[in-house]
Amino acid sequence: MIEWNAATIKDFQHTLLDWYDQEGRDLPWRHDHEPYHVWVSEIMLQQTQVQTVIPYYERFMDWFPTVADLANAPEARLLKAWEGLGYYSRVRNMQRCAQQLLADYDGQWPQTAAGLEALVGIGPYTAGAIASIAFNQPVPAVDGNAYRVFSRLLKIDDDIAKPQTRQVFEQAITRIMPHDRPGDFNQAIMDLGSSYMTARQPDTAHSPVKRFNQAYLDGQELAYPVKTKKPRPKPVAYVAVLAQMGDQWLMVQRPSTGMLGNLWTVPLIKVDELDLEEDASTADLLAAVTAYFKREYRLILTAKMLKLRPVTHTFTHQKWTIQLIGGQVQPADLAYFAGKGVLLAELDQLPMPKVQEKIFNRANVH
DNA sequence: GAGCCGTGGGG
DNA sequence: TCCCCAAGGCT
Repeated sequence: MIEWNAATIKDFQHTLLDWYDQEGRDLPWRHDHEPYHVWVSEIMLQQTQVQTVIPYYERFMDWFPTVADLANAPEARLLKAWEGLGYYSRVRNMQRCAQQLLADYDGQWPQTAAGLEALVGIGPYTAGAIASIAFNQPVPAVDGNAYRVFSRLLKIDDDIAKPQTRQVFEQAITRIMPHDRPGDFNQAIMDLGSSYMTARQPDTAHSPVKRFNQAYLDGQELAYPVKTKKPRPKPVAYVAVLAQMGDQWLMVQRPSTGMLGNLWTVPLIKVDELDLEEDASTADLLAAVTAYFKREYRLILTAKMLKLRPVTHTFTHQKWTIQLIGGQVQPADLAYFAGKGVLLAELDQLPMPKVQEKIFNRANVH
């Protein structure tokens, strides 16, 4: 068994940081330690891979170079910058945080993890990352990489799906991390976790820290980390109504709470909410959709079933199957309609989720 | 504490 | 097709 005494810890720190100095990745947000840059990158990287984030980060810095630019941006522009990244509340919380910084903090970032965690959208991981990288505070940044790396090194078998496990890792990492280069240490762990110490196919034989990896030395690497699995996505049936009013498409904005908050789609109706009988026919479905339009929007819809394969889209815990309906509405007063008519050429100005892109593609709307 | 909240990639 | 994973936070 590896004994993590003071000498081992020093050895590990130097081995890891020497490797990081040689092999650490050159990423756009590592060009300086500006808290704004660190913050934006960390929020984007939540549950999202580096290669996905890079182009989004570059464009975001182009559009919103400072905290003030972000605080004052129109929300549609903000969501457009985030379109396709997912977890859209992240960017709305970022704007709230930016406004909070300007209003209540005189534009000055708190420099401690506890102070940062008080801000909207910044949890324990992101607070640790910003505090260590931007402000040189010796605090851990416990993300999926840190869980994986240290569970293997130290053979910690607490379930990382449980919130209470975080403190076990925070204590262990706090004891091991150096006080002179905490930000580099935390980032080195992330680079390690995404290269040699991946979840599925680790290459520990070539890892710079393999001699510190107790799970590897015991041939039990793939048993770590211990994590209970999540339930499968629940199937949900929808109809999407591709309705034209003259040369405009009817688009609705989703509510600010819940899935895909404030993004735009064609009217999406949960089939459950149409109160259909079990043996309902296609005609029954179309009649129910027409009634829905009249009731909810005060619009007269002429609907027809589109002979297209349903669109399927899987979210973290819902799997949508979406039957497509085409139709036209009579030119009308849209006062009761929770959306607007949009010309085809203007559609790309609305922030839309991926599922909407799939719907338009299936219906050949371009 | 458990459920909610997106998307892309790999096996 | 399905499952799991990827720099989590909020309620």
